[in-house]
This record gives sequence, structure tokens and C-alpha cells, in this order.
Amino acid sequence: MEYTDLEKIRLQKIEKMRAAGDEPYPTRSNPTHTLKQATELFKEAEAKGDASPPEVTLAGRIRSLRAMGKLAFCHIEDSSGRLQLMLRVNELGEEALNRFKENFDLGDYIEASGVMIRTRTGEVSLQTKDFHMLAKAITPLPAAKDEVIDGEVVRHATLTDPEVRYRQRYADLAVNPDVREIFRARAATTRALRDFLDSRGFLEVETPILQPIYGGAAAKPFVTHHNQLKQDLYLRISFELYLKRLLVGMLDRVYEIGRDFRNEGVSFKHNPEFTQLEFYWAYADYLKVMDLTEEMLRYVSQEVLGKTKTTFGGQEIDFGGSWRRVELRQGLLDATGIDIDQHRSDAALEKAMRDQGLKPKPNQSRGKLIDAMIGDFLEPNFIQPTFLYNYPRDISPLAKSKPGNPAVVERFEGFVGGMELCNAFTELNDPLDQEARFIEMGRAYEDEDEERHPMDDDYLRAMRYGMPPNGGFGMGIDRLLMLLTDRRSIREVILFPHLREREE
RNA sequence: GGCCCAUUAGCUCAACUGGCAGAGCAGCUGACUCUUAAUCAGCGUGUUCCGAGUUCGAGUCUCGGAUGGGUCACCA
Repeated sequence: MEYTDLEKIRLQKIEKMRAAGDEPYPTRSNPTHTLKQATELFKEAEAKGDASPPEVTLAGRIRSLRAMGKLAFCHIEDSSGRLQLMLRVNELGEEALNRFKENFDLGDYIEASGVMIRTRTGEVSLQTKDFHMLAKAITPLPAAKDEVIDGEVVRHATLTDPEVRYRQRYADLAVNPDVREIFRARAATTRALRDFLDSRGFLEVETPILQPIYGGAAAKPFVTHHNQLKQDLYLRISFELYLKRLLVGMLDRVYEIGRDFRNEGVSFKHNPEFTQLEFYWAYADYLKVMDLTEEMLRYVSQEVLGKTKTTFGGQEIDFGGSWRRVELRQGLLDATGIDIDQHRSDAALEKAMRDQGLKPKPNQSRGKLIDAMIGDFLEPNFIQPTFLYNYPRDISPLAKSKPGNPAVVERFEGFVGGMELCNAFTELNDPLDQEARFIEMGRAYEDEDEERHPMDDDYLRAMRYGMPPNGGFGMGIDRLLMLLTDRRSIREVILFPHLREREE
């Protein structure tokens, strides 16, 4: 461990303190109030004309420091806010004031007691009578100074290097208050989702993350191994197949909020582990799920932001109204001039795309070609909340076909801000059809071993006991957070996003 | 994985065509009893991401590598 010069100076201060019998890391701290409470207490006393100002003991981290000959000011901060300490030689004596000036640095935790007052400039402050170190910071926080403009703390020359911010998230959070706000919004979002679903009779459950057979999505899994059982296990890529087993078990409205893992590329909207909400709703179909989705996001936005509108990448997005609904066939016809219903085979659709001047990848299935067109021509333009519905069957092996049109399934995806946010369908509950689809998928993915959809016999057995008709729904919570907090990278809304390991 | 860009002091950034690596903040020393990006005087603290090469001389040019960002590919 190599210390920098700045760190060496602080280490010397620790030695000096210890030599003087002054513990830089005492075991206990006993603040009587948060900084916000202390400020409010003073303001109430002041309003009542109370002559004796409140006495308090406060704890926090030093964020600014201004020391004069016989007087020093500093701001301390806790999670409730910030407050100024005034340290005067009159109250403390010369020895104590010098001890403060010599030993305390930005970033240190301090406990201080005294009386709440207003300074001559009118700032509510603690007239400090006693203080001691709670925890000495050896490494200086990577921010220089801050100021308060209209009640907002503005840090000057703060930490901005994304790599350091993500790898040392603790430093990022300590120094950038707006980053802390993202994660408060994140907690508020999951709380609001739970409130919403709980109040509609949904039961929150937990299903296995370690699975002997993965499924529910087309993605490459992470593989791990159970030593004693001598068994390979997969980290789940979705919750779907377990949650739907619960419908068979008469838990007819269930949801889970948890982590999914996909062994694929990382990008501004993909992290190898991400948080997903899925719910399954017996006796509902994809149309009812659409309505509930609108309602749910309206509620979440209102709870988290206090309004239904959010700004994302400079564009205003409104969750207040009904979502635009675009039928997949019509949407693609309008965008590309291709009517997918007129091109029923892989080769026919590929040719139609070439005729329109598009450059489809060769030998793709019809469903994959359609999916590619959605990504290129529709998704980027769906800024306002939009449902795209009625998908091709071959890319939707767990969705139920439309009555009278077996090539199309009752599925929708929700897009907001040009990103896919959620995916839902009328769930396939016919065990014979499901078995046929698994076999079909197995064949389709023969060449790509890793993405192949394994046959899940236990899931089929469950379904044979009888699964109620139901609507299912999945949504990426991280992407929702990006929308609500106006962040263009998924890494901004994940506390510890995955980065490549670095040799030290 | 391909391509493009970036990496310089603790943080944020400079350094024209190759010519002694330097600012602000913080830090150190001193002054200062109401400051608040405190002020004033003084002090530059460095493996210029790493490794080779070209050159009298490389932060700068060439090659290889690392990490990050962007983009494309991938991604139901």
C-alpha cells in the first residue's frame, strides 16, 4: 500500500492525536439530533421567542472549513442535510481551537455539542462548546469545495471521471449529492411498485435464482456449480417459468422483483445483472395487462417524482395519459412499406426487405427479421409511452396465439424514450401447444447451443395439472429508473455496475 | 468482438508545428474573532496509463498492450 503525500500528512495527524490521548476512531457516537432536526428545533424555539436556545449534540462529516486566528467555521453534513459549526476561542479556549485547526480536515467525521444560534450573517449554526473526532479520513475526498446556491449544494471541481465514479461508488456518493438522489428514487420506485401491486391483491414471492434449467427468455446464462451435489446450475435469465408454476398452485396473482443475469454484451442499456419486475395475473389477458401497465406507471411516476411527467434526454415524457397503441403489422407497414402478412415465409420476407432497399442479415427467421425491423424503424421513434402489439409466434414461444390466427401471438412490448421497457403477453397455458413450441425452439436453436431453449419437463408437468388463463408482464427496473431520473446510461442507476476487472 | 476518442498532480484541466511539464481547487507554512467557493503572503507535491521503437531530444510521432467512454455488432 503506497500512500500519497496528502495521505501521509493525515496519517501523521492520527499519530499526533493518539500521542495526545485523543482517539481518532472512537467506538461510540451519541448525537441527540440529526442536522435537520436541530435546525428545525432552533427555528421553532426562535419563533416562540424562546430565550434559552436548544442544546444539542450533532454528528456529521466536514464538508467545508474556514479557520481564522481565533475563530473557525465549518459545515458538516449528514444524510438529513448540512449545518454550520462555529468554533470560537471564547467558548473553547485556545488549546481546543488549535486542536481543531491542526487535526481536522475535509471529510473527517466530527461530533460537536453546544447551543443552536444564528450567526451575525443570519445562518443557523451550532455554537460549539465541545467536539471530538468520530472518524479520521485518511484519503481526501475527490472534491474540492462546495457552495450553497438557492439551497442547492453545488460542488466545485467534483469527481466526474466515470471509471472512478463507478469503481469507487462510495467516493462518488460521498461527494455528489445528486447521485445519492438517484438511489433514493430507486428505492421509492420499487416501494411504489410493491404498493401498487399489493393493493391489487398480488402476492410478492421469491423463486430460485440458482436453477437447474434456465428459461423464460432467449439469453445466454451464467453457469455455476454445486460442489456437493456435483451439479451444474444456472443463474436465472427470467422468473417466468417459476412464477407461472405458482398459478397452477392457486396463487393466482403473483409478482417478484429481483435480479436476472444474462451472459451477454454490456452497453448503456445492458448490465450483466439487472433488476426485473414480473407479475402474472390469472383470468387476465394482454389487453387487461396493458391497462394495468398504464395505471401502474402513472402511479409510480406520481409517487417518485410527484408528477406524471419526466424529462428524458431533453424530451418530455408523460405517463399521465393512455399509451399510444400500435399494431405491429400496421406499424411496420407505415414505417417500411412492408406488409408482413403478405410475406409468410423467411425467404419471402427477406426478399421483400431487399426490394425495399433494406439490408437484412441472410438466413434469419421471419420472426428475427421482424424483430430487427422493430429495432431499426419503430423502437427509436417511440418516445412517448407506446404499446406495440401482436407479435410473430416464432419469437414468442411462451405466448398464446390469437384466436383464428396461429402465426400471431397476443404479446405487446412497451416502449418509452426510444427504449424497450416492458414485455407482456397472454400466457400460453395449453400444455400440448407449449410442448410443441419447446420442440420447435430446440430445433431453431440447434446451432447456437448456448441460447438454445432447454425443454423444461417439470414446467410442462405443472401446466398439465391445469393453468388458468393469465396475463404476464416483465419490466426492467433499471431502465425505468433511467427514464425517471433522466440518465442515459444504465450504469448511472446501478450502485455497483459491472466493470472489467482491473489489475492492481 | 470491430471502429473512433480519451487517459498529465488528490480533484478538474492546460502544455502551438517534438524543445526545461503548469494552472485553479486541496495540501503545507504564516497572518487574521462572523466566515460561507473566506481573504492575504509564501511553497509545485508528477512512473504524463503500461511496454517497446524513431529521434540529439517524446506528454506530443510509430507499434503493441491495459482501462474507460462513444458507436456498430450482439441482445425475444
